[in-house]
Amino acid sequence: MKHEELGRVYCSLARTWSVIGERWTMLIIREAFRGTRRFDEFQQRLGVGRNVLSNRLGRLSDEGIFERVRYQQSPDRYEYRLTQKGMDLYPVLLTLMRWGDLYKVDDPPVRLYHKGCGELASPELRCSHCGEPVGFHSLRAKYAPDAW
Amino acid sequence: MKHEELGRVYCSLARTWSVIGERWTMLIIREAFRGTRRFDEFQQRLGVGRNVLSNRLGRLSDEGIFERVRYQQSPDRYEYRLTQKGMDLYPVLLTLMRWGDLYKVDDPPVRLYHKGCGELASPELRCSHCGEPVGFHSLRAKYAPDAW
DNA sequence: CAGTATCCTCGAGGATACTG
DNA sequence: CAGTATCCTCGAGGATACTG
Repeated sequence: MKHEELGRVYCSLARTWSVIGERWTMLIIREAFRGTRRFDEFQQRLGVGRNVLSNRLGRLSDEGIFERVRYQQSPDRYEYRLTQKGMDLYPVLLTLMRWGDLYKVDDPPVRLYHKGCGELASPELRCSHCGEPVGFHSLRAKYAPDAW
Repeated sequence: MKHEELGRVYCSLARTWSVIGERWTMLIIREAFRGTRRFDEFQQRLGVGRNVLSNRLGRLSDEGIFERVRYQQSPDRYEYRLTQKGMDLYPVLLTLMRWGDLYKVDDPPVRLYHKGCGELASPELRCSHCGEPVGFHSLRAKYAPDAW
């Protein structure tokens, strides 16, 4: 199965993967959350090839994850801003980061503070209905008959 | 930067990505959560090449995400079970799935019910300290000086 | 069954020069 | 600056035969 074909399978995970599952994509999105918006900034901070970056920014814009916004005229210059759809990848970024915090580093390179309560935040998944923490063992998965 | 080098950068996301950021890895892990444990089951359900599967299962076992458990003697046969470290990838899987539910499919192929309250669960990230939902806008990130 | 071995293809990614 | 174009490398992945 080719990378692109993942997007046509009836599985939400596989389809998401077809969008963000290449080496640089998630790192580019991470940079965007950090505030990076312009081509050369992305290029320098990540050290990614210009052709690859160009391709990814284009594809992510087509996908609706980035919006190209003109910030200057003649010559026209554009910057890349996360859309709501892009912002909605934040939970993915966060859970990836937290697993790494737990298993891949000694000290977390990034600490998150919850503006609401002021505390060091350890975001965790909870049931939106009852508010209890949820994990694999507390959830029952029901597959559609034609799920992949 | 090569894929493997991502694991040496001081960034939890990049290091996590160096473990699970290849095309098949996350899908193999997803299958494992679904209950799949044996080589040929993985191979048939995913349609992944045997050599690739062999390589991934080996690497994920070395990494401590799978544990090889002998289930038969002469000839010895092993199956692959998620360890706690592997189970801890569930939040990643779940957030990837939910983004896909939201943007990439009409009907979610998998529905999750919370055993605790019985309701259809929409897991969301909340502050483990105060229990409030958290997102990009309600968190303040503090980077270590040598963070990538 | 659960792999290993072999051979092949293709595309992701790197390096670099060039352009408006 | 923000890209595009070109050329190259390398490795991920596919197909398939083989083994204990």
